[in-house]
Amino acid sequence: MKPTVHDIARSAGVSLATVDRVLNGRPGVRHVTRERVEGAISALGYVRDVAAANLAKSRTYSFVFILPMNDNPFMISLADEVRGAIGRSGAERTGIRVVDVPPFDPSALVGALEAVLVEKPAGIAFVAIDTPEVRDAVARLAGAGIAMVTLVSDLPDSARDHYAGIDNIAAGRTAASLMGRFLAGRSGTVAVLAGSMLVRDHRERLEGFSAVLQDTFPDVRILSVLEGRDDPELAEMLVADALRRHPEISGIYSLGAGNRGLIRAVQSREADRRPLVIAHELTAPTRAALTDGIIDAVLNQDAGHEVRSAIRVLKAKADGLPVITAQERIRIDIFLKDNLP
Amino acid sequence: MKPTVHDIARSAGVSLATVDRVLNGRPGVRHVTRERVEGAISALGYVRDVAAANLAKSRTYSFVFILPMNDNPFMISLADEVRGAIGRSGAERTGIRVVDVPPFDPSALVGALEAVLVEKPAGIAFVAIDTPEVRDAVARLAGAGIAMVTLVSDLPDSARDHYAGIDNIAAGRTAASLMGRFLAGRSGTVAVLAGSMLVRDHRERLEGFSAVLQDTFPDVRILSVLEGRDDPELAEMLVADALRRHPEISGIYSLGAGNRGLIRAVQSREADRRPLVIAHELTAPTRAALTDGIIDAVLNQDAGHEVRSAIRVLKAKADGLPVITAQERIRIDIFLKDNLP
DNA sequence: CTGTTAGCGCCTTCAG
DNA sequence: CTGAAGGCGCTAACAG
Repeated sequence: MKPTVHDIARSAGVSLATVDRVLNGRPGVRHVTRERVEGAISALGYVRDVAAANLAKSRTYSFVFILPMNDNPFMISLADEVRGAIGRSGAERTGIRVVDVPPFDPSALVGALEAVLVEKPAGIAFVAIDTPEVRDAVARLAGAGIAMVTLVSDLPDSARDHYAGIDNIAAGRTAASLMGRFLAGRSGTVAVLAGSMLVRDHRERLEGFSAVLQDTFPDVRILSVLEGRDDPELAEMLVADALRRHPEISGIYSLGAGNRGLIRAVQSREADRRPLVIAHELTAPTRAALTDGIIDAVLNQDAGHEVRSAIRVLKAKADGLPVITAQERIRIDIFLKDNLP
Repeated sequence: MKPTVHDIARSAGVSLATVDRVLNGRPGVRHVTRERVEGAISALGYVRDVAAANLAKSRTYSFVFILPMNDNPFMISLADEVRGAIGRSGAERTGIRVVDVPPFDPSALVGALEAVLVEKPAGIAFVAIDTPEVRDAVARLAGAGIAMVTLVSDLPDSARDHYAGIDNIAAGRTAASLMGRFLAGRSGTVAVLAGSMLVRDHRERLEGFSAVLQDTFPDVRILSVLEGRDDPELAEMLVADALRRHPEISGIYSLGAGNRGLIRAVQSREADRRPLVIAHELTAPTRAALTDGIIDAVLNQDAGHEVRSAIRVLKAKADGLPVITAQERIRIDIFLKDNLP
């Protein structure tokens, strides 16, 4: 039989309340008593029943998700997944609130973080923007004991507890490997379409992509990056223009959003003169394009997994519990038309 | 405030015990009373607190994992993951027992299932073998109300509740796509190394692989399948022999285990005459070979995910609860040397 | 500083 | 057929 608080109380010769105080690190226990209790705890191999504890506390984990009001399909699906989690709140003892912020706006993000700090939730998940102000705000929240998880885009060397997102450098490297191998033979020129070089994940993807092309496929040349601001219209213009001016383009790596525009631009060429295309995020348009052969491969991060993982980790961190790291690693999914889910 | 049993008892004008009887479909409630209670339940939108219920029942889910005593790295890692889950049993209210059976042996599997039936666990996870006897045994267990999940290899059209594994046809198709594209240009002959064509997952992979090669890469020829029985020694011999007799082989698809032998055979050729290699399961040997450029791509199923998923699903099925299907879909991971975890 | 007592939401005897 | 009372493992007042 698993030992309970009663067992350790009896074994240590104290009352339940004292055991509880020790277990939860609350003050008001003499040093010797505390040690006696701790002795009993480890002697009996006691592990607290989190479910029972939460029941007694009638605890519900209050979490806030700060999401950019970005209307691209990926961010929409991310928001959908958060809504799904809100729907499961009853069963999961969570109370989740969503705060929208304008995209790519560090001070708005800082403002949102500060505002959330006031209500002292148990945890916050947010899509980070990599600036010193944001880092400072994060430090303040950490000081207030709020668990924090960055979502999709990380904030390294900050006080956040965990990052729920993919390794973007590896993603870029993977894209380059696929590109290089798919081009096999066709020596080529490759165009890169990004959202903005101000965002960390886009920068990292480009970095990984360039590195592998240089090292492993030196015959492939990269054109200067097109910044489409994740805007389909702009992306379409930029890509169409590039294809016109560089007819030798044999591949395009789209490392941000705005893929609808890219797809239109590629589609408007004759079928046998279309470049190889590798894009990010499996959404309705990229899925269709993959099926139709307009896009050759899609790298994806599973928004559902990211959200569920963020919640699991926030819970664990809020309770000071360990996480199953392998379970929380967000994979770089590679989709060809053959392994679409 | 979420409604509790007290609320619905009061609202229906009955006692807690009666509410409980209705909730759990137990007998001893007059029809009218039952309807009154059910009315209150749906009127208040009551949802039962599973954690509290489990606490009251001091329930622990008893599960049995039936695993083949197969000494290949993948099966070993699967067993490791089950052991990991056993380690978390305390926190997860599970009691998991492992039963070993000889591999590829339908009657041994049936025997194990029958033996397990006696102890009436809440659920069973097992690596299926696709024969009528096994199907019959599964039907009997289902009759006894035991939840069942097939692991890694499925048993379609049977009474099992769920399959925790990848879509093997899609995996084969994906392998073919990668093979065809990586070969781009080099018209080629491809060898296939399987474990045994008696196992469903191997058959399905081959089926998907052949289909895509025929449809999309008609210039690529497939040699007759090498059956390595997942044995490294035999696999090495077969592959070495094939390479000797068919110097034109430009690619090898290894869809089973026994990759250590395959790797040795390939490695013993001069570097510039090595075929393209696509294999299954990321294990120590395949990982090393991927890093060294001996293997070009690895398709993988995440054993940890499969085990955790099986447990979540068994719990849900044992309680008659729904599952988050997206969360339980086991992905076909594609690893290149660039996105190794 | 320490102990007693009464729940959290649900289930399970045991009476009636 | 129905209800009252006690308990699962833990926490939270409130007394001492």
